[in-house]
Amino acid sequence: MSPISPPAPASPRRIAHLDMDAFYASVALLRYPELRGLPVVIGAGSHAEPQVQADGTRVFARLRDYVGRGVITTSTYEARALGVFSAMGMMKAARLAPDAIMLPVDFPSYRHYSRLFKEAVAEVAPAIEDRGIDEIYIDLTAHPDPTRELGQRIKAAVKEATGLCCSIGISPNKLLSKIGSDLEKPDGLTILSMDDLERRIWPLSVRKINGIGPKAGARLVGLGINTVAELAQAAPALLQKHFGLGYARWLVEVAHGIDERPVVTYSEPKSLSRETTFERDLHVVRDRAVLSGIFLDLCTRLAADLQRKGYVGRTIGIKLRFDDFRTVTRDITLPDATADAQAIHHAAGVCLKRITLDHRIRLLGVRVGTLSHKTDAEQSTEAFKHGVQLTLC
DNA sequence: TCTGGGGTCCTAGGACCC
DNA sequence: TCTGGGGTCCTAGGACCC
Repeated sequence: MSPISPPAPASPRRIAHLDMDAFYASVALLRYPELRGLPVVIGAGSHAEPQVQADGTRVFARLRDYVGRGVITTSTYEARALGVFSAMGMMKAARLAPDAIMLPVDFPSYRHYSRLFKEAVAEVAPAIEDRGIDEIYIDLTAHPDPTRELGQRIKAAVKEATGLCCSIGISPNKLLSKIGSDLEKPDGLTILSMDDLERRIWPLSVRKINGIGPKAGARLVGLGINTVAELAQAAPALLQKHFGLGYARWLVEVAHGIDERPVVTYSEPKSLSRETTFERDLHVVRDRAVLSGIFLDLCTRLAADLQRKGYVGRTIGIKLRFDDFRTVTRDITLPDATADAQAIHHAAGVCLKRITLDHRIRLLGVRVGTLSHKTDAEQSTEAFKHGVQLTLC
Protein backbone atom coordinates (compact mmCIF):
# COMPACT_ATOMS: atom_id res chain seq x y z
CA MET A 1 0.00 0.00 0.00
CA SER A 2 1.22 3.45 -0.80
CA PRO A 3 1.42 6.02 1.98
CA ILE A 4 -1.51 8.39 2.15
CA SER A 5 -0.91 11.86 0.85
CA PRO A 6 -4.04 13.88 1.50
CA PRO A 7 -4.85 15.71 -1.73
CA ALA A 8 -6.11 19.07 -0.45
CA PRO A 9 -8.72 20.16 -3.00
CA ALA A 10 -8.25 23.70 -4.30
CA SER A 11 -11.72 24.71 -3.10
CA PRO A 12 -13.22 22.45 -0.44
CA ARG A 13 -16.84 21.41 -0.78
CA ARG A 14 -19.54 22.22 1.78
CA ILE A 15 -21.60 19.10 2.43
CA ALA A 16 -24.37 18.90 5.02
CA HIS A 17 -25.84 15.80 6.62
CA LEU A 18 -29.28 16.30 8.12
CA ASP A 19 -30.74 13.70 10.46
CA MET A 20 -34.21 14.03 11.97
CA ASP A 21 -34.11 13.61 15.78
CA ALA A 22 -35.77 10.36 16.97
CA PHE A 23 -37.95 10.65 13.88
CA TYR A 24 -40.67 8.00 14.35
CA ALA A 25 -41.06 8.81 18.05
CA SER A 26 -41.13 12.56 17.39
CA VAL A 27 -43.86 12.14 14.76
CA ALA A 28 -45.84 10.11 17.31
CA LEU A 29 -45.46 12.94 19.85
CA LEU A 30 -47.02 15.39 17.39
CA ARG A 31 -50.10 13.20 17.49
CA TYR A 32 -49.98 12.42 21.22
CA PRO A 33 -48.51 15.56 22.84
CA GLU A 34 -49.42 14.30 26.33
CA LEU A 35 -46.54 11.83 26.00
CA ARG A 36 -43.84 14.53 25.86
CA GLY A 37 -41.16 14.00 28.46
CA LEU A 38 -42.01 10.29 28.88
CA PRO A 39 -40.06 7.23 27.75
CA VAL A 40 -41.78 6.11 24.53
CA VAL A 41 -40.79 3.34 22.12
CA ILE A 42 -42.04 2.66 18.62
CA GLY A 43 -42.06 -1.03 17.84
CA ALA A 44 -42.35 -3.03 14.67
CA GLY A 45 -44.82 -5.85 15.09
CA SER A 46 -46.56 -4.37 18.11
CA HIS A 47 -50.29 -3.91 17.81
CA ALA A 48 -50.43 -1.34 20.55
CA GLU A 49 -52.95 1.22 19.35
CA PRO A 50 -53.94 3.54 22.23
CA GLN A 51 -57.45 2.88 23.55
CA VAL A 52 -59.77 5.88 23.80
CA GLN A 53 -61.93 5.85 26.94
CA ALA A 54 -65.47 7.18 27.38
CA ASP A 55 -64.19 10.52 28.73
CA GLY A 56 -61.91 10.95 25.71
CA THR A 57 -58.63 10.25 27.50
CA ARG A 58 -56.24 7.81 25.89
CA VAL A 59 -54.80 4.73 27.51
CA PHE A 60 -51.44 3.66 26.14
CA ALA A 61 -49.91 0.20 26.12
CA ARG A 62 -46.83 -0.37 28.28
CA LEU A 63 -43.74 -2.23 27.19
CA ARG A 64 -44.21 -4.74 30.04
CA ASP A 65 -47.40 -6.03 28.37
CA TYR A 66 -45.64 -6.87 25.10
CA VAL A 67 -45.46 -10.44 23.84
CA GLY A 68 -43.95 -11.16 20.42
CA ARG A 69 -40.88 -10.90 18.20
CA GLY A 70 -40.84 -7.20 17.37
CA VAL A 71 -37.86 -4.88 17.71
CA ILE A 72 -37.63 -1.22 18.72
CA THR A 73 -37.40 1.02 15.65
CA THR A 74 -37.05 4.29 17.57
CA SER A 75 -37.19 5.46 21.16
CA THR A 76 -37.47 8.92 22.72
CA TYR A 77 -34.40 10.32 24.45
CA GLU A 78 -36.11 9.60 27.80
CA ALA A 79 -36.34 5.91 26.82
CA ARG A 80 -32.75 5.88 25.59
CA ALA A 81 -31.71 7.08 29.04
CA LEU A 82 -33.12 3.77 30.32
CA GLY A 83 -30.93 1.81 27.89
CA VAL A 84 -33.55 1.17 25.22
CA PHE A 85 -32.27 1.67 21.66
CA SER A 86 -33.16 0.96 18.04
CA ALA A 87 -32.98 -2.66 16.85
CA MET A 88 -33.29 -4.02 20.40
CA GLY A 89 -35.84 -6.81 20.82
CA MET A 90 -39.04 -5.54 22.46
CA MET A 91 -38.99 -8.34 25.03
CA LYS A 92 -35.49 -7.36 26.11
CA ALA A 93 -36.47 -3.68 26.15
CA ALA A 94 -39.44 -4.54 28.39
CA ARG A 95 -37.03 -5.83 31.01
CA LEU A 96 -35.08 -2.55 31.00
CA ALA A 97 -38.04 -0.17 30.82
CA PRO A 98 -41.30 -1.97 31.69
CA ASP A 99 -43.22 1.28 32.21
CA ALA A 100 -42.22 2.83 28.86
CA ILE A 101 -45.13 3.69 26.57
CA MET A 102 -45.35 1.54 23.46
CA LEU A 103 -46.76 2.69 20.11
CA PRO A 104 -47.10 0.89 16.77
CA VAL A 105 -45.22 2.03 13.66
CA ASP A 106 -47.18 4.33 11.35
CA PHE A 107 -45.44 4.47 7.97
CA PRO A 108 -48.01 6.67 6.20
CA SER A 109 -47.34 9.41 8.80
CA TYR A 110 -43.58 9.04 8.53
CA ARG A 111 -43.75 9.30 4.74
CA HIS A 112 -45.90 12.42 5.04
CA TYR A 113 -43.50 14.23 7.39
CA SER A 114 -40.51 12.95 5.40
CA ARG A 115 -41.89 14.61 2.28
CA LEU A 116 -42.60 17.82 4.21
CA PHE A 117 -39.10 18.19 5.64
CA LYS A 118 -37.37 17.35 2.36
CA GLU A 119 -39.50 19.88 0.48
CA ALA A 120 -38.70 22.52 3.11
CA VAL A 121 -34.95 21.88 2.77
CA ALA A 122 -35.19 21.95 -1.04
CA GLU A 123 -36.58 25.50 -0.85
CA VAL A 124 -33.31 26.57 0.78
CA ALA A 125 -30.85 24.22 -0.93
CA PRO A 126 -32.01 21.91 -3.74
CA ALA A 127 -28.98 19.61 -4.20
CA ILE A 128 -30.29 16.80 -1.97
CA GLU A 129 -29.32 13.13 -1.74
CA ASP A 130 -32.03 10.95 -0.23
CA ARG A 131 -30.71 8.56 2.41
CA GLY A 132 -33.97 7.10 3.59
CA ILE A 133 -37.03 8.36 5.39
CA ASP A 134 -35.28 10.58 7.96
CA GLU A 135 -31.87 11.49 6.50
CA ILE A 136 -30.43 13.50 3.64
CA TYR A 137 -27.13 14.89 2.41
CA ILE A 138 -27.16 18.40 0.96
CA ASP A 139 -24.45 19.91 -1.26
CA LEU A 140 -24.11 23.54 -0.15
CA THR A 141 -20.91 24.24 -2.10
CA ALA A 142 -22.56 26.55 -4.62
CA HIS A 143 -24.71 28.35 -2.05
CA PRO A 144 -23.71 31.98 -1.45
CA ASP A 145 -24.61 32.22 2.27
CA PRO A 146 -22.24 31.68 5.22
CA THR A 147 -22.24 28.13 6.57
CA ARG A 148 -23.63 28.60 10.08
CA GLU A 149 -26.37 30.94 8.88
CA LEU A 150 -27.33 28.42 6.21
CA GLY A 151 -27.46 25.56 8.71
CA GLN A 152 -29.69 27.57 11.03
CA ARG A 153 -31.95 28.53 8.15
CA ILE A 154 -32.40 24.90 7.11
CA LYS A 155 -33.17 23.85 10.69
CA ALA A 156 -35.73 26.66 11.00
CA ALA A 157 -37.34 25.66 7.68
CA VAL A 158 -37.67 22.03 8.83
CA LYS A 159 -39.15 23.11 12.19
CA GLU A 160 -41.59 25.48 10.48
CA ALA A 161 -42.77 22.85 7.99
CA THR A 162 -43.07 19.90 10.40
CA GLY A 163 -42.81 21.03 14.02
CA LEU A 164 -39.87 18.62 14.29
CA CYS A 165 -36.22 19.07 15.26
CA CYS A 166 -33.25 17.83 13.29
CA SER A 167 -29.49 17.77 13.70
CA ILE A 168 -27.10 18.92 11.01
CA GLY A 169 -23.41 18.37 10.40
CA ILE A 170 -21.59 20.47 7.81
CA SER A 171 -18.05 19.70 6.63
CA PRO A 172 -16.02 19.27 3.44
CA ASN A 173 -17.39 15.71 2.90
CA LYS A 174 -20.16 13.22 3.62
CA LEU A 175 -18.08 11.13 6.02
CA LEU A 176 -17.36 13.99 8.44
CA SER A 177 -20.82 15.56 8.09
CA LYS A 178 -22.46 12.23 8.97
CA ILE A 179 -20.33 11.98 12.10
CA GLY A 180 -20.90 15.68 12.82
CA SER A 181 -24.69 15.51 12.71
CA ASP A 182 -24.53 12.97 15.55
CA LEU A 183 -22.15 14.95 17.80
CA GLU A 184 -24.63 17.46 19.26
CA LYS A 185 -27.94 15.62 18.99
CA PRO A 186 -30.72 16.51 19.50
CA ASP A 187 -31.30 19.87 17.76
CA GLY A 188 -27.59 20.15 16.92
CA LEU A 189 -25.63 22.13 14.35
CA THR A 190 -22.02 21.00 14.06
CA ILE A 191 -19.59 22.58 11.64
CA LEU A 192 -16.31 20.75 11.07
CA SER A 193 -13.25 21.55 8.97
CA MET A 194 -10.23 19.36 8.28
CA ASP A 195 -8.49 21.21 11.13
CA ASP A 196 -11.00 19.69 13.59
CA LEU A 197 -10.08 16.10 12.64
CA GLU A 198 -7.63 15.31 15.43
CA ARG A 199 -9.54 17.14 18.16
CA ARG A 200 -13.12 16.04 17.39
CA ILE A 201 -12.98 12.89 15.24
CA TRP A 202 -9.90 10.98 16.37
CA PRO A 203 -11.11 10.46 19.98
CA LEU A 204 -14.29 8.73 18.73
CA SER A 205 -14.87 4.97 18.51
CA VAL A 206 -14.23 3.48 15.07
CA ARG A 207 -17.90 2.38 15.16
CA LYS A 208 -18.89 6.04 14.62
CA ILE A 209 -17.65 5.72 11.03
CA ASN A 210 -20.43 4.97 8.57
CA GLY A 211 -19.34 1.67 7.01
CA ILE A 212 -17.63 0.12 10.04
CA GLY A 213 -20.32 -2.16 11.42
CA PRO A 214 -20.48 -4.77 14.18
CA LYS A 215 -18.18 -7.28 12.44
CA ALA A 216 -15.41 -4.95 11.29
CA GLY A 217 -15.67 -3.01 14.56
CA ALA A 218 -15.14 -6.13 16.64
CA ARG A 219 -12.20 -7.25 14.50
CA LEU A 220 -10.57 -3.83 14.86
CA VAL A 221 -11.02 -3.95 18.64
CA GLY A 222 -9.43 -7.41 18.50
CA LEU A 223 -6.38 -5.75 16.94
CA GLY A 224 -6.30 -3.18 19.75
CA ILE A 225 -7.79 -0.50 17.51
CA ASN A 226 -10.63 1.22 19.36
CA THR A 227 -10.53 4.86 18.31
CA VAL A 228 -10.24 6.62 14.97
CA ALA A 229 -6.85 7.95 16.14
CA GLU A 230 -5.64 4.38 16.67
CA LEU A 231 -6.95 3.47 13.24
CA ALA A 232 -5.07 6.39 11.69
CA GLN A 233 -1.88 5.26 13.40
CA ALA A 234 -2.28 1.56 12.58
CA ALA A 235 0.23 -0.04 10.24
CA PRO A 236 -1.34 -0.24 6.76
CA ALA A 237 0.22 -3.70 6.31
CA LEU A 238 -1.60 -4.95 9.43
CA LEU A 239 -4.93 -3.64 8.14
CA GLN A 240 -4.33 -5.16 4.73
CA LYS A 241 -3.54 -8.53 6.27
CA HIS A 242 -6.82 -8.61 8.20
CA PHE A 243 -9.24 -6.79 5.90
CA GLY A 244 -7.93 -7.11 2.34
CA LEU A 245 -6.47 -4.39 0.17
CA GLY A 246 -9.62 -2.49 -0.76
CA TYR A 247 -11.18 -2.23 2.68
CA ALA A 248 -7.79 -1.48 4.29
CA ARG A 249 -7.21 1.42 1.94
CA TRP A 250 -10.66 2.76 2.72
CA LEU A 251 -10.01 2.43 6.48
CA VAL A 252 -6.82 4.50 6.19
CA GLU A 253 -8.62 7.16 4.16
CA VAL A 254 -11.58 7.55 6.50
CA ALA A 255 -9.30 7.64 9.54
CA HIS A 256 -7.72 10.71 7.93
CA GLY A 257 -11.12 12.25 7.19
CA ILE A 258 -10.83 11.70 3.44
CA ASP A 259 -13.99 11.03 1.43
CA GLU A 260 -14.52 12.19 -2.15
CA ARG A 261 -17.99 10.68 -2.72
CA PRO A 262 -20.29 13.14 -4.48
CA VAL A 263 -23.80 14.03 -3.36
CA VAL A 264 -25.98 11.95 -5.70
CA THR A 265 -29.27 13.73 -6.27
CA TYR A 266 -30.95 10.97 -8.27
CA SER A 267 -30.70 7.20 -8.46
CA GLU A 268 -32.89 4.41 -9.77
CA PRO A 269 -33.94 1.57 -7.46
CA LYS A 270 -32.10 -1.74 -8.02
CA SER A 271 -34.59 -4.08 -6.39
CA LEU A 272 -37.91 -4.23 -4.58
CA SER A 273 -38.82 -6.82 -1.97
CA ARG A 274 -41.38 -7.94 0.56
CA GLU A 275 -40.66 -10.13 3.54
CA THR A 276 -42.34 -11.16 6.75
CA THR A 277 -41.33 -12.78 10.02
CA PHE A 278 -44.02 -15.13 11.28
CA GLU A 279 -45.51 -14.85 14.74
CA ARG A 280 -44.28 -18.40 15.34
CA ASP A 281 -41.90 -20.61 13.38
CA LEU A 282 -43.83 -22.54 10.75
CA HIS A 283 -43.48 -26.23 9.93
CA VAL A 284 -43.06 -26.96 6.23
CA VAL A 285 -45.54 -29.85 6.22
CA ARG A 286 -47.92 -29.15 9.10
CA ASP A 287 -48.26 -25.43 8.29
CA ARG A 288 -48.18 -25.90 4.55
CA ALA A 289 -51.49 -24.13 3.88
CA VAL A 290 -50.58 -21.08 5.99
CA LEU A 291 -47.16 -20.92 4.36
CA SER A 292 -48.59 -21.14 0.85
CA GLY A 293 -51.06 -18.35 1.60
CA ILE A 294 -48.34 -16.05 2.93
CA PHE A 295 -46.08 -16.87 -0.02
CA LEU A 296 -48.77 -15.94 -2.54
CA ASP A 297 -49.63 -12.80 -0.58
CA LEU A 298 -45.99 -11.63 -0.63
CA CYS A 299 -45.83 -12.15 -4.40
CA THR A 300 -49.13 -10.32 -4.91
CA ARG A 301 -48.05 -7.32 -2.80
CA LEU A 302 -44.66 -7.18 -4.49
CA ALA A 303 -46.33 -7.20 -7.93
CA ALA A 304 -48.58 -4.36 -6.78
CA ASP A 305 -45.52 -2.39 -5.57
CA LEU A 306 -43.83 -2.85 -8.96
CA GLN A 307 -46.92 -1.82 -10.91
CA ARG A 308 -47.61 1.21 -8.71
CA LYS A 309 -44.02 2.41 -9.16
CA GLY A 310 -43.89 1.57 -12.86
CA TYR A 311 -41.13 -1.07 -12.77
CA VAL A 312 -40.65 -4.56 -14.13
CA GLY A 313 -37.86 -6.94 -13.11
CA ARG A 314 -36.02 -9.92 -14.57
CA THR A 315 -34.47 -11.48 -11.47
CA ILE A 316 -36.90 -13.12 -9.05
CA GLY A 317 -35.53 -14.28 -5.71
CA ILE A 318 -36.64 -15.65 -2.39
CA LYS A 319 -35.21 -15.44 1.11
CA LEU A 320 -35.77 -17.92 3.89
CA ARG A 321 -34.77 -17.71 7.52
CA PHE A 322 -34.88 -20.91 9.54
CA ASP A 323 -35.63 -21.24 13.25
CA ASP A 324 -31.87 -21.32 13.93
CA PHE A 325 -31.61 -17.91 12.18
CA ARG A 326 -29.69 -19.37 9.23
CA THR A 327 -30.62 -17.38 6.12
CA VAL A 328 -30.58 -18.73 2.57
CA THR A 329 -31.42 -17.07 -0.74
CA ARG A 330 -32.13 -18.39 -4.21
CA ASP A 331 -32.80 -16.42 -7.35
CA ILE A 332 -33.45 -16.95 -11.01
CA THR A 333 -33.15 -14.59 -13.95
CA LEU A 334 -35.95 -14.72 -16.50
CA PRO A 335 -35.62 -13.96 -20.22
CA ASP A 336 -38.21 -11.16 -19.92
CA ALA A 337 -38.90 -8.64 -17.20
CA THR A 338 -42.24 -8.88 -15.41
CA ALA A 339 -44.43 -7.22 -12.79
CA ASP A 340 -47.07 -9.94 -12.94
CA ALA A 341 -48.02 -11.59 -9.65
CA GLN A 342 -48.52 -15.03 -11.23
CA ALA A 343 -45.18 -14.90 -13.07
CA ILE A 344 -43.38 -13.80 -9.87
CA HIS A 345 -45.16 -16.51 -7.86
CA HIS A 346 -44.17 -19.19 -10.38
CA ALA A 347 -40.50 -18.14 -10.55
CA ALA A 348 -40.31 -17.79 -6.75
CA GLY A 349 -41.80 -21.29 -6.48
CA VAL A 350 -39.02 -22.65 -8.71
CA CYS A 351 -36.48 -21.02 -6.37
CA LEU A 352 -38.21 -22.47 -3.30
CA LYS A 353 -37.89 -26.01 -4.71
CA ARG A 354 -34.10 -25.60 -4.71
CA ILE A 355 -33.93 -25.27 -0.92
CA THR A 356 -33.77 -28.21 1.47
CA LEU A 357 -36.48 -27.48 4.01
CA ASP A 358 -35.26 -29.40 7.05
CA HIS A 359 -36.05 -26.82 9.74
CA ARG A 360 -39.01 -24.72 10.79
CA ILE A 361 -39.21 -21.43 8.97
CA ARG A 362 -39.07 -18.06 10.71
CA LEU A 363 -39.10 -15.65 7.77
CA LEU A 364 -40.09 -15.71 4.13
CA GLY A 365 -39.29 -13.00 1.58
CA VAL A 366 -39.64 -12.38 -2.15
CA ARG A 367 -37.49 -10.00 -4.17
CA VAL A 368 -37.43 -8.65 -7.72
CA GLY A 369 -34.18 -7.24 -9.11
CA THR A 370 -32.63 -6.16 -12.41
CA LEU A 371 -35.36 -3.55 -12.67
CA SER A 372 -36.27 -1.50 -15.69
CA HIS A 373 -39.03 1.00 -16.36
CA LYS A 374 -42.28 -0.59 -17.40
CA THR A 375 -42.47 1.62 -20.50
CA ASP A 376 -39.01 0.51 -21.69
CA ALA A 377 -39.88 -3.14 -21.22
CA GLU A 378 -43.29 -2.79 -22.81
CA GLN A 379 -41.69 -1.17 -25.80
CA SER A 380 -39.04 -3.87 -26.13
CA THR A 381 -41.61 -6.61 -25.53
CA GLU A 382 -43.91 -5.10 -28.13
CA ALA A 383 -41.01 -4.79 -30.55
CA PHE A 384 -40.08 -8.41 -29.85
CA LYS A 385 -43.65 -9.63 -30.40
CA HIS A 386 -43.82 -7.57 -33.54
CA GLY A 387 -40.59 -9.16 -34.71
CA VAL A 388 -41.95 -12.65 -34.00
CA GLN A 389 -45.13 -11.86 -35.88
CA LEU A 390 -43.12 -10.63 -38.84
CA THR A 391 -41.04 -13.80 -38.73
CA LEU A 392 -44.13 -16.01 -38.50
CA CYS A 393 -45.74 -14.15 -41.36
C1' DT B 1 -37.08 -13.73 26.49
C1' DC B 2 -32.61 -12.77 21.55
C1' DT B 3 -32.56 -10.71 16.81
C1' DG B 4 -38.12 -6.30 11.76
C1' DG B 5 -38.38 -4.87 7.01
C1' DG B 6 -36.51 -2.64 3.08
C1' DG B 7 -32.58 -1.62 0.80
C1' DT B 8 -27.23 -1.24 -1.37
C1' DC B 9 -22.76 -2.89 -2.32
C1' DC B 10 -19.04 -6.29 -2.45
C1' DT B 11 -16.90 -10.80 -3.18
C1' DA B 12 -16.23 -15.06 -5.34
C1' DG B 13 -16.86 -18.95 -8.32
C1' DG B 14 -18.57 -20.98 -12.56
C1' DA B 15 -20.42 -20.67 -17.26
C1' DC B 16 -19.69 -18.95 -21.54
C1' DC B 17 -17.72 -16.24 -25.22
C1' DC B 18 -13.94 -14.13 -27.82
C1' DT C 1 -2.91 -31.28 -27.51
C1' DC C 2 -2.39 -27.97 -24.28
C1' DT C 3 -2.77 -23.50 -22.76
C1' DG C 4 -3.67 -18.26 -22.54
C1' DG C 5 -6.27 -14.05 -20.72
C1' DG C 6 -10.27 -10.81 -20.62
C1' DG C 7 -15.06 -9.71 -20.17
C1' DT C 8 -19.88 -10.41 -18.93
C1' DC C 9 -23.64 -12.72 -16.79
C1' DC C 10 -25.59 -15.45 -13.18
C1' DT C 11 -25.94 -17.06 -8.46
C1' DA C 12 -25.15 -17.18 -3.19
C1' DG C 13 -23.79 -15.17 0.81
C1' DG C 14 -22.57 -11.53 3.84
C1' DA C 15 -21.68 -6.81 5.72
C1' DC C 16 -23.76 -2.75 6.39
C1' DC C 17 -27.26 1.05 6.59
C1' DC C 18 -31.81 3.36 7.86
